Amino acid sequence: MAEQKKMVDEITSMDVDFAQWYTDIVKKADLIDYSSVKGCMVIRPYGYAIWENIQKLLDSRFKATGHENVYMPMFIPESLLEKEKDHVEGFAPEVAWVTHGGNEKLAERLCVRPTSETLFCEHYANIIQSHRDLPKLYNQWCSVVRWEKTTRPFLRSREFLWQEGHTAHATAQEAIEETERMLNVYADFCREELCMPVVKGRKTESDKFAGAEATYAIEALMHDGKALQAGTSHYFGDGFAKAFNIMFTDKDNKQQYVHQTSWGVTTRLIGAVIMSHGDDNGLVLPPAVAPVQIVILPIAQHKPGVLEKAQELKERLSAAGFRVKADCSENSAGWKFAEYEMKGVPLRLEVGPKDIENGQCVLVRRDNREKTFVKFEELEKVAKTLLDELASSLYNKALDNLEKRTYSCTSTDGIIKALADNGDGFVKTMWCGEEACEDKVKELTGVGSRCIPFEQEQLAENCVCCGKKAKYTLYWAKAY
RNA sequence: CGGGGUGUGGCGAAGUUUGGUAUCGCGCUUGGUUCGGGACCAAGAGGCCCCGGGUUCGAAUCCCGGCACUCCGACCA
Repeated sequence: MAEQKKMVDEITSMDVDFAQWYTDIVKKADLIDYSSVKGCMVIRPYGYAIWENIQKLLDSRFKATGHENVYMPMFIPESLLEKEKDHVEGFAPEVAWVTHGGNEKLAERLCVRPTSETLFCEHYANIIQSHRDLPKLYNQWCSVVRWEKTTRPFLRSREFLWQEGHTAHATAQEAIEETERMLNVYADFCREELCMPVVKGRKTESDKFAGAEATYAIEALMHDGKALQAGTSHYFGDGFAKAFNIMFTDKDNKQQYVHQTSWGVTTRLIGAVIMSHGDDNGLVLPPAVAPVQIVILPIAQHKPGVLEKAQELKERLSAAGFRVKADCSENSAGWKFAEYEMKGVPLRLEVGPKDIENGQCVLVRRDNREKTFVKFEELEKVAKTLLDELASSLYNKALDNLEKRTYSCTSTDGIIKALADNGDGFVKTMWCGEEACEDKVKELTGVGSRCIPFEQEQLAENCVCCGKKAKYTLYWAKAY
């Protein structure tokens, strides 16, 4: 690996202050700007382009699994929100209310959607009559509002962009399969496109979605050893169906309640990418979602033929399907190097007079700064190879971080010691299933339960906390 | 929601203790020389000192109230 010398002194080093490093990156890579409302951010073109790529890739996975996009209203009447008791209790503390239209006070106040279960339920009750109407596999891309107390760009904002899938099925079995299917879609997307390994599992009772029978989640581990929930998928059983009276006539002419699911990912994924792959020089973007995959930098661009060559290479790479940009501005070469490293562009192409003489150019990988001299005729092929190698290298590095920072413990003292010796990370232990132990471990060690992983292991006989017979393997971590 | 820190041209800061003409670096504009790791010279432009009250002959500076950002906790995608 080429020497990783720090060229940009405007970014706080990760090791000095991880939180500040994160904030520096979102600002200096031009991802966001702050607005005058707390917790509401301007997503700038470069940041939004990442989201558009995420949308495109996920949307095609949703379509491939039979889902259709719809759009629901952004306002929910209070009476509608209140129909499902657990649901309203879960969300009430963080909803924003509209009380006036113009100067008139509204007869009933309207909540700005924090999530759209109730709207989908109301609609499903209207349009589902027969088993022939099922399943309903809907998704919507929109923003939602949750009046958070503590906010951070991408990780926790008061308004955020997301997608929410809402499905209705004839049987519990089908709905459970859907819940699992979509969790897997998320996990595959994270692995294959974001180069980010995740732990799949079920949330504990205390941590599950308001109104759900079961909540599943994918948990990723950031570079500082903190966990980030990257996506969730909920199984509702027929609880919402009963609250909203969503019924269909089955083949035997009997009235049945539907079984439902919902699932979502948010712009938080951008935060996850930053904290999984970024380094002290800035962002490092996985090629699949990078707005610019290859940036072409002409060297000594006033010399005859250089700009023309840069333009020619740009056209060739575009034609080959790469997202490519040529920066022919008057900024110095060194400035451009630093700029595009800050922005996480996966590959940099340098082309100067000496290269042109030799019929070649230079490709430099963002993650390790490795240089490859490439004959012009082999450019497309080598660029493809290097992007693929970079992607798998990002994944392997993130996986290595996750594995190195996953500690198996059998006592709360063991947890404290593991974290103190090795730094934050996932802790896996056995657990009796009682909420009291969840709370106590959090109080004693500082880590909270993340999920009951699908891959259960027999690490010990007894609960890490109370010592009673254990039921589950459980992942714990400090979390965002 | 509790505790700390911050708010001064686009960005980063000095000035605030002890009230008295608004400072510096970077960036920006124009012209020229440069360009393989954040180039250089010259000439310019750019400020409700976060907002609202108050004290004062006079407030970036003192007092009261608010807002935002940020960090550390508690709660949550």
